[in-house]
Amino acid sequence: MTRQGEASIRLKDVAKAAGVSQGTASNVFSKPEVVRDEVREHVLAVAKDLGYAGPSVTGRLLRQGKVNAVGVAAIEPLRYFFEDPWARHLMTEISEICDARGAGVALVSARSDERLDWNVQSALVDGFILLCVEGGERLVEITRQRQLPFVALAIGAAAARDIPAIGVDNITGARVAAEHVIGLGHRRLAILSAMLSHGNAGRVDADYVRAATYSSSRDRARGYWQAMEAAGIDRSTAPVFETREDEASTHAVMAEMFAGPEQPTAILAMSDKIAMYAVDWLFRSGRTVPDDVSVIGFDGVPESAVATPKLTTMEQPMKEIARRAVEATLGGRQVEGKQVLQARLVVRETTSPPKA
Amino acid sequence: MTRQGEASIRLKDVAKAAGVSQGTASNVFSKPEVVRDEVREHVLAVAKDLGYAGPSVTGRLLRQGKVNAVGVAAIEPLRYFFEDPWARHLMTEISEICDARGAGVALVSARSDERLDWNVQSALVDGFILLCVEGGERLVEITRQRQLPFVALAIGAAAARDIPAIGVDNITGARVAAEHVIGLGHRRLAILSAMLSHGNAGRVDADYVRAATYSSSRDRARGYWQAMEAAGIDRSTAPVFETREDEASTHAVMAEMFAGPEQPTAILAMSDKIAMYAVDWLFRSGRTVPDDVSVIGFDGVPESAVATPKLTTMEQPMKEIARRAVEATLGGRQVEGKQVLQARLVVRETTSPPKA
DNA sequence: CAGAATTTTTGTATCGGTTCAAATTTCGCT
DNA sequence: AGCGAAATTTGAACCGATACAAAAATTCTG
Repeated sequence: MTRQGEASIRLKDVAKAAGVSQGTASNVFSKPEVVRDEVREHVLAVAKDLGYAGPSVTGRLLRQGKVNAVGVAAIEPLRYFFEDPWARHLMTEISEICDARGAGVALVSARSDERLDWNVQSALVDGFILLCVEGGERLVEITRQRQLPFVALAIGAAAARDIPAIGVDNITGARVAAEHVIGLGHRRLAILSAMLSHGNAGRVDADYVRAATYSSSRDRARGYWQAMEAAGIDRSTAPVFETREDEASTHAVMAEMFAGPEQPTAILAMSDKIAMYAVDWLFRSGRTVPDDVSVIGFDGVPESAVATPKLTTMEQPMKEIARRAVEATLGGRQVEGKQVLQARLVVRETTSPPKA
Repeated sequence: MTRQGEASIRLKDVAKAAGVSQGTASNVFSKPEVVRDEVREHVLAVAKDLGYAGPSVTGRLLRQGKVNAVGVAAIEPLRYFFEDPWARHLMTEISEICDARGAGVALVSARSDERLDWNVQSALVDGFILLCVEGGERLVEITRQRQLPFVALAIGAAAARDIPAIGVDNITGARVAAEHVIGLGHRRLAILSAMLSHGNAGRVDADYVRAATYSSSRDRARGYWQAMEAAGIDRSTAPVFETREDEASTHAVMAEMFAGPEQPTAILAMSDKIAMYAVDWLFRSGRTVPDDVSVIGFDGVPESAVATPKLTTMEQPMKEIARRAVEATLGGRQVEGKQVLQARLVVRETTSPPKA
């Protein structure tokens, strides 16, 4: 038959039609082993005949309380999760882990301020993983109100406040990156920066960097400078160029970088994304990488390994970050304070000793 | 204060503490405009003081019934959504639309058969968008049982059965692609195929293609052949090479393709992904694209527009597909039968007249 | 075969809100 | 002050399941 009437069928209806109590009917679906085979089959048959869609998730949920899903929220439109290489890399690892635990992944957008509240408050998840917390105090605040476990990723300033967070050591990572190119013999460096404050692009000075809103960018700059200082290179000889982390602004800034007489032989890029835009620009401008200019990125996104040439970069331990983040949100063990992991230097094809 | 006792605070507790009825307390949160300012503020204050986390989503849900989220399911591990270019493109558009409607996106994995049931049955969504339905009869079956609106994408064989589906016209699309290169003067073509049956890679014959499991691949081959026939080219002169849609098998198959004496001057690739692997292989083998060999892809993924050289391809109307899919699952208007859209030829840099 | 032990089944409380008709209060006017 | 209309508030029903203690049925022991 498999007919359904106007109103949708409830467990209660099935129980009544099968002549058993609602408790038994419930067991047929959620603990089949506890009910007698004969009865189970009968109830199942009746259910099918009635067109019962199975226990409503909501009803079950209400009683049990566990959704078995993590929410991932970013102060970005949802498409960010699929477009940005870093986010994508992270999401790949997060979903891999959730998959293994049989948990779901829900994407929550925190794009507009008005909807942010609602989206976070109404997301059906057991906990949150927050991205891009720089400038996202509001997101953290609202998430905290929800009183579910959460953990912030890609933090920086979060360190000071008591926000559970997992991130990489940007200062050390950047230092190692700079040490690598300096070790190859480079002396004329340039820093290609991710966003420092809002929406600017172009050459900036040290004071501006120190006053940056985005602490991860600031920390990376700091790391680069530390390595230069240790090698006796005057940091003022290494100009800092801020990008908006898109192709247009990066290319514009590259043109600026190579317009003057003092051109760098190595570029320290704060993300693989802009590093790859830079390599692209260099290639189009007739320069070869790494022969004319070396480039080192940061993040270790999958694309960096398949690009042509393959990008030398500082690889973030994404698997580990994802594992801990999911564990913290689903496993109940809330992260205490800030956990800092180290990035790893991966030497590939975009760095070599300078020509001269 | 903001203390919370052992048990978590419920709306009822807040109401009692504030000395109002539960109904009023509920209104304070869900229909603030209906309650007197004075009362509202008082209740809010009490709630804050008690550390109330706001109305539980589950409770609300149970009464209202709408989750306001779409579930996207594929017979693939969850990481597929972030790794495969086509899936990523689709997800980008889907999330864009959901974002605009203020809806959430839940990823549900249908990786293993055992968990598939559970994942689909327990996903908290208002409807499903199904990917990769080829060979996914089971997924469709289980989704149907859930009795929520759903729509299948990237179908093919689905057409015959009464599954609501949205897809592109693979035959026509492929025909247009082949007509393009034939129109440029190419006569020696080769077909680089996506999966036809399970897990094989290498040259295959026409009978094998006709018996393919994956109907979208079969249809594309059919389209290519139609164009050849119309142009008076014997289809048997165009070998078909099946790949596993990964880099390794595509490169292996390319080596096979260019091993003999009769080498093609144009390659008809069934997806941008393998087309780009092919271009990559050609480049590494010392050939230039499109001067030595032309390549045309299929799908129109974002990467195809930024690759070097930019890929000529058949672009699927992803925005429209996503719009309709979301509309069908959230908007209540269930898709009737199969909706077929047309792919659009986008000529870029990988096709040109043959050298000779 | 009585009585104990075990397996099934039942009935009802509970999860945490929203809804809506009815009751109450407040307000505007004469 | 008196009265009807409008604005608020109340209280109980309800959403759809699961949990659990108690009751009933069945099986096992000596």
